[in-house]
Amino acid sequence: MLTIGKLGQAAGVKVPTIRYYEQIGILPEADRSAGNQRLYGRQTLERLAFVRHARDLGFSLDAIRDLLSLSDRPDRSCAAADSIAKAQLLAVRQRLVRLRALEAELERMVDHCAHGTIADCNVIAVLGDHTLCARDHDPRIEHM
Amino acid sequence: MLTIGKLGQAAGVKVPTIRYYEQIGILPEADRSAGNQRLYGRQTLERLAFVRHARDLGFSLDAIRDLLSLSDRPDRSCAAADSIAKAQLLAVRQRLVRLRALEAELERMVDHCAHGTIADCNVIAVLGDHTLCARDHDPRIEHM
DNA sequence: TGTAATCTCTCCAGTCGCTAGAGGTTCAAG
DNA sequence: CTTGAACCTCTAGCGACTGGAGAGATTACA
Repeated sequence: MLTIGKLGQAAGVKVPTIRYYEQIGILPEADRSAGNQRLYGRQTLERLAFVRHARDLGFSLDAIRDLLSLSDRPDRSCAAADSIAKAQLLAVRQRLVRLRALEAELERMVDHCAHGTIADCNVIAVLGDHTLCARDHDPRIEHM
Repeated sequence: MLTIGKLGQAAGVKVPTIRYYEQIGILPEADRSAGNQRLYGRQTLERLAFVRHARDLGFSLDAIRDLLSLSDRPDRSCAAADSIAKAQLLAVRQRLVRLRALEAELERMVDHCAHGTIADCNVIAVLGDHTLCARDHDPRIEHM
């Protein structure tokens, strides 16, 4: 049996995060030792590794919840899992398109900087006037 | 003079967001009408458009605060503005590298799906076992 | 002038996925 | 037996908004 610290180390997840996952129902309530400390078996380690990996691939915890409940039903069709993954791939691709546009615009801003004063600074000028932009990076906000 | 709604429309920013920007000091406290409603002039519209554009390019509000205070001092050197923009470009590039790796991995997951049952679903299998991954998408979490 | 529709006001709570801190308990090593 | 690390619960905070309640202001039209 693993304590929460060992589990965290084994799965590459911080201790408070594990407790958080339990709280929001991503992990089941853990067994407890005589002194009320959480104890985990191999199953939970596998589940946590799954969660970790899915998070690394950018899946939301909501999507992961769905994926987990699917993985508990091995006989069902995998169409649902497939479509969650496809949606994620689509989201990643959309972000890529957008980030590439940002990269181009920022590059242009920085490359045209003459290293003079603010008054003739291209960075400030472009920010102040969208029409100075080369291409139309779309006006949705990028969460960084 | 513009009401908050007109200002929002003109700058492409939602009304509560404008009030939020005032609250955290990105925008100055607005003048008020006799009936206590906010009124804005051209200057604030320009400032808000600047903020909006910088947000579109992924700058944090903290960075924008710095950029705004720089743009208020036209005689100073633009080195600081330049370095904020360069840092942003670097951040965007790092995210691009990471997102491209995610894209590749998700593509592989989805393409190998045989559309059978969960038991032999590649999506679920890969998520459950990182060693099935082709390349080493790095284990930092992507905030989407 | 009346009234109805639309805006605007303040304040508070919620989003996502954690992260950090306070203040206390349990456990393993020496 | 003592020290110190790891654990416990609970609460609040991050960024950048977003949404709702309930009340007041303004505008359009009859």
